[in-house]
Amino acid sequence: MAESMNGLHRTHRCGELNKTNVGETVTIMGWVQKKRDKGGLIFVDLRDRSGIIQIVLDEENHEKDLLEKAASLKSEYVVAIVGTVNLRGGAVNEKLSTGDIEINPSEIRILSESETPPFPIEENSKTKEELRLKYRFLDLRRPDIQKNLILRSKVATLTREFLASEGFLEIETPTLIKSTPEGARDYLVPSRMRPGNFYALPQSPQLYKQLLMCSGYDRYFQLARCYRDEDLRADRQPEFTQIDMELSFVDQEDVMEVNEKLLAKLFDEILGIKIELPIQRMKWQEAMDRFGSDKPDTRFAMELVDVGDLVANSEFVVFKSALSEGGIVKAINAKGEGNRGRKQIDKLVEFAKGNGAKGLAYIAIADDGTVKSSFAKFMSDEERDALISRMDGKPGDLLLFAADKKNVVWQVLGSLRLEIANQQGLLKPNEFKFLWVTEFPQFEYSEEQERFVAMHHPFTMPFDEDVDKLISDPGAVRAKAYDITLNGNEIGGGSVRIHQDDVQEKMFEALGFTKEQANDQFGFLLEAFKYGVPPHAGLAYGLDRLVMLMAEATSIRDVIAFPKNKDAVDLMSDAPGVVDSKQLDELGICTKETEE
RNA sequence: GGCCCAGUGGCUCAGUUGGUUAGAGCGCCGCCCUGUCACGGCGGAGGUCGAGAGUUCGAGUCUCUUCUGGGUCGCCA
Repeated sequence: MAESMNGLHRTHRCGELNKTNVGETVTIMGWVQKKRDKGGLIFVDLRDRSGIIQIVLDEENHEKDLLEKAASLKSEYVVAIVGTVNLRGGAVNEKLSTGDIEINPSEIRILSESETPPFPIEENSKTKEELRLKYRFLDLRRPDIQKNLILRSKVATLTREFLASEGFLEIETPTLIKSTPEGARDYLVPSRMRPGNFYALPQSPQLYKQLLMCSGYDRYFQLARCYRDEDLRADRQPEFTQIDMELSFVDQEDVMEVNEKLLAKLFDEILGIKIELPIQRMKWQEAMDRFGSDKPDTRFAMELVDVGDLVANSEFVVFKSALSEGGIVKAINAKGEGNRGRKQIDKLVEFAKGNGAKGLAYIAIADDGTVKSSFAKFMSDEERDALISRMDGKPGDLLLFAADKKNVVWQVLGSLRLEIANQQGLLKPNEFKFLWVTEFPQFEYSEEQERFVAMHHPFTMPFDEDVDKLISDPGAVRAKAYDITLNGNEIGGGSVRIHQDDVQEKMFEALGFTKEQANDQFGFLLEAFKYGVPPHAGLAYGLDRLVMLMAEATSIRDVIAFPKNKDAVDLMSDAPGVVDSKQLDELGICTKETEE
């Protein structure tokens, strides 16, 4: 029994009305948030994406038919209201932006009825995410998700405006491209025209944007959808959006400068937050040494301190053997945690083990100065006091020591400092600390592949003075790569690219590519490099992650309209799903059952 | 692939050492109510505790398996 909206035109959104509209006749349309039926007096809250406004009817001023119609309204009915805006006769609602006005309706049309929704449509939902994702179309009605998507839209719009004003061209690149096995797993798309052949969905527009530089489009950007077939996290989705850009005739400084201006504009105009420029910079090595992470959260200290020299001669085998095997011993001082009981410390030890530690040594200093240590019997008081002094240990402090290969120590203490800071409430989402991390290593050694692999990608320019070490000492080569981090999250990364074919050839050689392999995968780029390449550099942001942080959301899913769950399944549409055997035949594809 | 957490009416949760008809708030349904806005009052319906197996005289509660969801390590150039 839905009614037509014929003849009606919406004049305002609910939340757009205010005192200046008093006396006007308006037409509003939206969803019934709540009805409060007092008998002879009925209130209806009408909601759209702008907010909520109250409709009021009573027996003195309204026909019986209209009252009955209002009384029949239920949650989530879609209605059109024609009425006049009045100042509230009764109490003003301070919590509502429209709390001092209300609508006196002359007409109510029920445009659509609704079943009772499976969960309440309200802010700060406590509903399990599983259900919210299954009914995403209802979840998206909630004001906090709407606020996030509106914020996201503003970020996209402002980014376009800003980059256009800086001379960037928005150019789209293909999403059916050639698969390249380097890096993340590709999502593959079978070709019907060439059975047995596959496209890949892009992990990023990397090669295409470099080709655009070769072609003279000297400042390019794109809001590019990207795909990676890897396991998910709270801040990782299989498809995500990059703000991708590339610039010609520039070096690292130019890229950083324009991006600092972009970030400053976004945070100022959207959040009203002034970012102090220039943004702080830190070399990768320093970030690892001090924070155990290449994306340090600098909202708090608790830095890693090397104590290897103090324990080199101790009797504690754990420390000694780690050092003798080329490892390191480092510690953090968890201020104010020294009174933790054994169980509470054990929890931290378990946490450390979960991050790859074999164990975690500690010195706990109680408020009264009593010192407890897990390795007291292996160490003289002098050695212990030297450690406390190095760590600036005061009563009430807990010193945590990790000894292992440096990668393990970084991971263990880096994650431990975040865990403790989180427990102490130091990770304030409304405090924004940016940091550039620079001078990444060009390569990292892959245990799995038993070779060096590119830390960034194979087109990243090495430091000029390191080029001759590409083959002889790849582990020592630094790359002109840079990440922009925010509160311990990598929100973007980029690099100066190689534009000389001899350097590029050396790079492939260092990565163990034969000429044939390089040509097979990247031939079109190498070919392009023969015809005049401008020096170029670029950067790409994870838009979802950036918006997540701006929105102070804890999951990337809260800023994506239709996200997938952690197994890359869309709980609403149930994708991915099996397809018709006819479709597979056409593509020349057989699937095989995998046995358990 | 590993580890951790959760799964009890539509929603969010409680359920003591395993012990008779499994509770609450919200929502829903009915009646009443002229200034509510977390409206109020009275009444009502609704679950066999994710699934399976086991231990036991007896399992929401213990054990195992499994499914679903979340977090995380590996992975993510």
